Amino acid sequence: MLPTLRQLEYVVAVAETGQFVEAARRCAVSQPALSRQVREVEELPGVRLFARARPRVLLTPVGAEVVGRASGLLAQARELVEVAAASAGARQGTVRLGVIPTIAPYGLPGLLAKLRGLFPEVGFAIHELQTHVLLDHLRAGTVDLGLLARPFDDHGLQGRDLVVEPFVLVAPATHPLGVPEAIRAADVAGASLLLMDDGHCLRDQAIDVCAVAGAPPATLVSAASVSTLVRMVESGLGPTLLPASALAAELRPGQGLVARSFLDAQPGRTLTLQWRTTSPYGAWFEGIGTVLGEHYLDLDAAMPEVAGPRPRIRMLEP
Amino acid sequence: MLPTLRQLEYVVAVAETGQFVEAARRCAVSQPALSRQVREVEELPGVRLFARARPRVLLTPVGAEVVGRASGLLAQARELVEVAAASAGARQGTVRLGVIPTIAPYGLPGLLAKLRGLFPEVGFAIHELQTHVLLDHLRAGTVDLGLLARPFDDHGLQGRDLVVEPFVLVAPATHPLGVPEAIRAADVAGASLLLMDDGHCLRDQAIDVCAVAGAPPATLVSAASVSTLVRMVESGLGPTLLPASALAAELRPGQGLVARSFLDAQPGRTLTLQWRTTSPYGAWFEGIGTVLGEHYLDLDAAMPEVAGPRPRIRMLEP
DNA sequence: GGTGTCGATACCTTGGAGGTATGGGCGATG
DNA sequence: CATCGCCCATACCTCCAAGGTATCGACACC
Repeated sequence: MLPTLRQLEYVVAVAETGQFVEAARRCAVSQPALSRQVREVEELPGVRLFARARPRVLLTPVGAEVVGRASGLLAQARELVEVAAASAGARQGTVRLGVIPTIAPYGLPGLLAKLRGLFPEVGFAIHELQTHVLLDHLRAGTVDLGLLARPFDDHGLQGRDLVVEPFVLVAPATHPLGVPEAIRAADVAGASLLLMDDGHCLRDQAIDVCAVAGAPPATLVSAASVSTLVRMVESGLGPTLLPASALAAELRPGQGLVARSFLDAQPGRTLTLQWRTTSPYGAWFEGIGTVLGEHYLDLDAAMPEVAGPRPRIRMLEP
Repeated sequence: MLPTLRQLEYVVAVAETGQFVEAARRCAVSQPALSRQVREVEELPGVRLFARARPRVLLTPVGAEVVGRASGLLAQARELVEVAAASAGARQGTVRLGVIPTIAPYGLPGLLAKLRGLFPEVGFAIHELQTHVLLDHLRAGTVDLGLLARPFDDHGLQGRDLVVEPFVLVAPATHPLGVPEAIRAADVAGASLLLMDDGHCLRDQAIDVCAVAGAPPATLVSAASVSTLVRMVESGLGPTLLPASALAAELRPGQGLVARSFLDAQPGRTLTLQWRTTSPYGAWFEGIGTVLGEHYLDLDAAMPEVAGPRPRIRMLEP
């Protein structure tokens, strides 16, 4: 179906030397062997490539066309092995992975172990950055790969949406919203939720959930990390929304906290892995996305019990 | 030294399916056979292309790079055989060959026979055109290949200089220059040579020969073809310069003509084969140039006796 | 814990690529 | 004009490497 690269080498050699014997010498094979391979290349499409014009052979028009393409192919093939050999053995570079702070503490630890196992020759550097900073670094090329939550401005980037993780309401047991009763998104409208500091996308997402029902939450205090946020809830300052992947790490028994999932269309956020459209490692990053997606299945399985329907971290198909 | 195209197919199939078994099915080989070939591609440069991550295999960074290049190679290879197969059997197009009038009657007949023998599947259309018209057609693409004499403006063209053919003085036996005596270029300076019509490069070349010695020839009559020119010389109107390749056809015994070569640095003209730099058939045209050069060796051998040193049509190396 | 799937390994088989010997055609040479 | 020599094609043989079958080990899912 396809000619061999070696056969193409023979054809090019004949074209360049104008002789079968000389070409055979150059290719370090016997002349009959070369003749036979050349003939096969001619027979495959049923075309004469060479005009046997003593005392030399000349190219036919198709021959010229084929030889031109063939030498291009050979050059690219040689480049391929060269590029591959260049990155043999040695460290195959370091990938700078940017992660937003509301994902990093929960998504990363297990993931990095998996990645190191799969790609031992690659280094991974982690940068914890807020969404807009992460996007700047991604576009500037100081970060290669970004793990963040939608929505964001994705021009110049491409990637793969991994999972939708639902939000879970976390409230002090003493809080009105803490009473064990079914809740809906509308129930948190106007509630005085504790929020992340300005600049964290989780803050905007929480506000969004409330805004859906009309009223943005009025709040006075804010936290710089999810962990702090939970401590504040623990202190009875008010309820908050947590992404499901944070529950296992942040909820401990005997904290006086109630976690409750939503009954209706569960609010949630989409986590996505992004890279520059121009990145040469797109195909590889796709694979990392797959690993990440599976990693979130593990996180889903490790999720603690909450009141209401069990929140599901839902995989998205590529 | 180089991977097989088939091996690259296997690698690409594994990358696309993410499975060895599925890839083997797609390639219509057994799974162990495919595994082995993939391993060889990995061993050649000493690189891991795939991370065996159950339940699928993932690309490594080098793997992604290699697979990208490999699929490009495969696409080009398929295109190569497709292009070749498309021009199989059927007529492989027609080459429009432009020739200047002072070459055509002498250079062409034998050449066409040779070309038809070498390239039976190609048609040759001949266009007899003066240099400047020929150049216009060449650049416009209405002529593919031009056979002409230097000098000319060759921008946008490339080609191969074939031969230098000397000029020979042809004079009536009764003419002063017809006396059997050694002549030099200086002897024709100021001579009243018969010339071709304006527009024929042979006219300019003859004038050049005279101008070298200082004085352009003063002449009153001119001819539209070399044949007419010789008839005029025969009528005693004066001498002229002929290119050596025309002698065999134009000089017959008993015409009362004397042909005489030059003693010193023989004046002559360089014949060249030209085509557009953008032509995809450059490599083929080179071959046609070779055939043409050899054809001129035949013409040289067929040259009749002339007074003075035997004029030599001299081959130029490519 | 049984079962199924996937990739790796071991061993055998065979087709095709390569080598040697030889033939035919053309050009060069004396 | 006969001979030689060069170049490409053909014929036949050899052998390696690509492919197939059988099997194993690992992991996932019942």
